[in-house]
Amino acid sequence: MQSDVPSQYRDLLKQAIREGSVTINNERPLKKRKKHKSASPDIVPTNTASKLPSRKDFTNKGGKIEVISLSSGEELSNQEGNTTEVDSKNEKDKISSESNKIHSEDKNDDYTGNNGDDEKDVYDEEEDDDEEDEDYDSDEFEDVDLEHAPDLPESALPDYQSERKEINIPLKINKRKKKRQTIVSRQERQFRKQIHVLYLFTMVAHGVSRNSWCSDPKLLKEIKKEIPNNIRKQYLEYLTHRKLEKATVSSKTRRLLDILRQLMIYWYKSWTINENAPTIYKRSWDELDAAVSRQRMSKRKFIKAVKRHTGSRDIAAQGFVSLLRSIGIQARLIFSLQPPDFTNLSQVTSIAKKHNRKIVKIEEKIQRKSENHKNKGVAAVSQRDRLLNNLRVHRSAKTRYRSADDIEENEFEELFPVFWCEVWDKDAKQFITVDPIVKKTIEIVKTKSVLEPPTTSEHNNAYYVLGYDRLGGVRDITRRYTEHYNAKVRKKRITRDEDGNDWYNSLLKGACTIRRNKQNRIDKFEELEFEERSLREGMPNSIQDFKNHPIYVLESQLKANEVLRPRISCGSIRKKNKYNKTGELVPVYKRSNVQIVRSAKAWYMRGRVLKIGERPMKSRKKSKFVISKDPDNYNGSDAGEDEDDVVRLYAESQTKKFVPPAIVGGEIPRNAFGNIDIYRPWMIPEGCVHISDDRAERAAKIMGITFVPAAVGFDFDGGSKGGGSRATVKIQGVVTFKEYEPAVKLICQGLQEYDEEKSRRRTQLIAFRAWKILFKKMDIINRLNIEHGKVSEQKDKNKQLTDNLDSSDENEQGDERNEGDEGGFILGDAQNVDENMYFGDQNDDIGDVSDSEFENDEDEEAETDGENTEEVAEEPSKNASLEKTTDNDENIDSEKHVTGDMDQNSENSDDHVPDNVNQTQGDYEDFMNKIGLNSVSSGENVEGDGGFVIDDTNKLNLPEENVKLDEIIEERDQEDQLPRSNDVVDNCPETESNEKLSGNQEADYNKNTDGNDEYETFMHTIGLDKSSEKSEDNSDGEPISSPEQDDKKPMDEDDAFIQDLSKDLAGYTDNLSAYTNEKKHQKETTQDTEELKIEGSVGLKNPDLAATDDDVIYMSERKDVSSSSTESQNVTTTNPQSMNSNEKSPIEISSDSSAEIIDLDDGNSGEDDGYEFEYSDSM
DNA sequence: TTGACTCAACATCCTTTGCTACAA
DNA sequence: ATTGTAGCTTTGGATGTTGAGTCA
Repeated sequence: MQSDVPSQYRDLLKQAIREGSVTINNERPLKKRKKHKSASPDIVPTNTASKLPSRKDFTNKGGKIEVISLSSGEELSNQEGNTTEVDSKNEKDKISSESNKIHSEDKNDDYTGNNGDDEKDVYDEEEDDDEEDEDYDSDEFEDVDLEHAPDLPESALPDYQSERKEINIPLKINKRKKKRQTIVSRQERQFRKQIHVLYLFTMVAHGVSRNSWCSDPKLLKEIKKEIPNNIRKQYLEYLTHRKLEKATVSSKTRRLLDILRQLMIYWYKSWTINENAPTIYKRSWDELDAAVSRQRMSKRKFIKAVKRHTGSRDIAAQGFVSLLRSIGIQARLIFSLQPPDFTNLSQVTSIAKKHNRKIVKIEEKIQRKSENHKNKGVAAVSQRDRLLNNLRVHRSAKTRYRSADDIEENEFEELFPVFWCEVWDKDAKQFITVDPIVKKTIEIVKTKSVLEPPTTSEHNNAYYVLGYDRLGGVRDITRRYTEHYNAKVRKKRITRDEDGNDWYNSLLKGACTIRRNKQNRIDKFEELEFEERSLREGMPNSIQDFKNHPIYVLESQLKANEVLRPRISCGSIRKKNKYNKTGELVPVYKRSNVQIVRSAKAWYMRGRVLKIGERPMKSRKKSKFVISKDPDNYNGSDAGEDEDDVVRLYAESQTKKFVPPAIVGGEIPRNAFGNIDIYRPWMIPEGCVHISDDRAERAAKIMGITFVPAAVGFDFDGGSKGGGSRATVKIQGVVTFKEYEPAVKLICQGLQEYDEEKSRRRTQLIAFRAWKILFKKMDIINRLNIEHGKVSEQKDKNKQLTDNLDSSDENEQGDERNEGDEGGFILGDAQNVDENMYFGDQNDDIGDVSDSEFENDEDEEAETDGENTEEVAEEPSKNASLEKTTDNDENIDSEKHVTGDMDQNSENSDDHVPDNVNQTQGDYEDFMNKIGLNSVSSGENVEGDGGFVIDDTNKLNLPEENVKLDEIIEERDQEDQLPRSNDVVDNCPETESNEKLSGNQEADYNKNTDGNDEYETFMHTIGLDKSSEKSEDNSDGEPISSPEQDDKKPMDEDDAFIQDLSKDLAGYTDNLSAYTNEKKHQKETTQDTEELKIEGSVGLKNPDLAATDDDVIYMSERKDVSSSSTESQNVTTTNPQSMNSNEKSPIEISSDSSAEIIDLDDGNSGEDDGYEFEYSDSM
């Protein structure tokens, strides 16, 4: 809303700027100048002239340095070997690769070798040079160690310029740039987080199972038996004491503590701790890489161990819980999860770091003594060693479990428990902590627990402490065992962000037993305790701990969009300043006083506007991009640090909810872009409704009602990012008057159904086409076999073919192994293969040919005869192939070519000449029978798969036919080979349907250019037809009124749809009927397209004709053939023109089956030619 | 030893309504 | 002639987080 008034002027300004007030452009060349400057070497100070060429060389040659070897002064002496090596390679012109290699090493490994360093430094500096101003340049060039300049006289320069041999440019190693890659990659971070989470998950589960083991009744019984009598006695006394009314709480507690102490002593004295047994501890990231032999602990083993009082510390602690539970004390098993630290992003483990620090220090001392002036080189080398050392350290750490000895000896790390125990003191309403094994303590935690390991501890952190109670409740009790939960621990937990928190909570909830999902009284006490602890934690001790602290905040750590209001400090902290020991006092504020501020625009995006008269709480500079982009700003864009360069920020309290303007005169308010901003629901004007359906706009247009597209947000499609990356508005649905809502929704629904149907049909048709092609191919194969016999060489290929066309083989052999695939194209196939074939790759031969075929057919029909040949010419490959077919009498060859263009599969298919002609023919027949002879309810199959599946049901339908198949084939072969193809044609209801169509319904069919027709006709063609059934039987079930309508059934659907709509929307029927009329009209005017050429070839009866020029005609003009076999011969004799003239005859139309397929193509390519556009046009 | 500080190297957030040429 | 759309460009800048190193 910033732009309330100026928005109108903005365009004017833009225009003005565009048209010629060039001043702005002139005034803002800053960026360009920079680039220009960097490109031109002239500006560089003469001082560095010697260096400049080298840079140019670098940049120009893209790192292919031919003559330069870079090394610092020290390394000149240190690494002569390297340079000489480089030299020798120079001569072989391999230097470029070498240098590349160095770079890659430099990047990939953490190799900090000197060469790499130096080179990188050079590059970095150059980049800096390019980007930075001259000031910075000079800074950078100060890094060049000019002390060494004399060592390398300027004579080096001419050498270089003549492109000879070697230049050594001494550079001081820039210390700053030596540290790099200390943080792991993003991928590794994610990995670590995932592992962390996974660890938590498994550890929680581990706790659950151990907790349940601890409660095992048998175990408890056994343990109970062994408890010394004196303790029993004492415990009984305690129980009786508890019941005394006069007994004070403290006395009860004291007695309980006493018993616990006795039990603890008894336990740890009776327990033999196996120090080598595996225990849980926090692993470093390197340790996790190692494969660890699985340690299995079964319940039985566990119970055994507890009974024997031998095992690891962890089991001892768990056993203690059992002990307590055995005598009826409410004891919790406490488990401090030890997942690896996901906030640790360093590449080197801390152990290794420590280790190496020592080594490095020692080494450095030694080195310093020996060679003073080579400190840097040594440092670099030692760093390399450091890595190696790390590896060594890791490896040793990986190989076995850590034992207590390890920790104590190697790490000097104090042991802290991972498992311990808590007892609920019913009287004092508090938990008593008992660690019977490691610390051997009993405590009631007040401020700091003895069990909390120090933050420096490498292998034990109390970041997730869970309590598992008797009843299977799992509670996070970390707070009790961490002194600085808010300040330190919080940041180490996965719960530090919201997602993680949700996840963690659901994890714990899932770990709880159902009965413990609800809070009980103890939980409430505990909760109170934790709240109190949180308050008592107080302010952090150090500045850094204030970061992201949930309660306190320092002003210096406020984020950019945060502001303190009211500014009342709640205390202060003394910085530990290195400069003056006392340090300064810094005021501390409560985080609750922090308010988030946003710009007015940002508030508007959240559905809020500024209250009148509010003054900004904060302001921030506009980013340069915004400044330069904003035409309003052109005046002060350069130097002006006016208020215009500043974004004023306001707190939420300064804003109020946006109230949409009232509707005046039936007009819904629009913004400057003709939309309405609906960023929040309350931004919808009174009396209006936001229909967020994507089709709402279409629907509203159809209805002709008043509506405004709703802008609900913005997309920042990356593309060219930068400042204001291209933000495009997100339009979602429309805003219209409330009374239209049901109507619009209804139409939306209708449109959706229509769309779905359309896409479904499209999918089906794709599949059908694939099938059709398949049939044609098979037909061709068959015909070739019949006409020309088998070609034995191509047996194998044929086999491949038959494999590819799996249905044939499988069917004949009765193989039903591939149940799922049997019958061929399922949806996926159809889409993958066939879509490519028909709509996809132009590179694809198949696609080309088939596309062209369809197109040609269409075009031929629609256009004049002469174009026929032209179109053939358009398709070079096909043209060639066709010519070949015409030229060659060798049909096999020609067919090869043709089909070779068509398809890979078809290559196989074409080449085939089977030994097993019978088999193939059998397959073929079988297949055709199944498809053509069966009145498979295609619709059902098709709906599911987008293609029909020849499934078991089919077979079940035709067992006898299958049995007789061979016989049939033989018979047919004997009778006549040709009729087989006729049979196929005959079997296809195509002819029937054609006839019918040619009779009554041709006109109707002409109207229909939709996929529907194609669909129907194709069904006819294949014989799977719904439509054929319908056309024959429609009188039966179809409620459709007139036979005409029956025939143009697809149209009926449309009509029905529209009529439905119009019923519901009485007010808008006019529009709809107008639409329907228009559509019908269009359909009448549209011409049907033709059929597959391949089909034409299939239809050929006369083998002699197949190879002649006429074949071409057939190939391109198949309808006549298909319409009637006799006519086909005539057609072959006629010339193309006559044929084309025929095309407009009813007969042509009758051959729609193919035409529909072409139509389909049409429908697909211009898929949108359907409703929406027509609607929109009509509107 | 600790914490404040700086630096480097990323990561992440904020941004919040195009233009032109060409094809259909 | 109008309308729809592909392709363009070339890479933002401030802020936040982390680890290493230094210093007192």
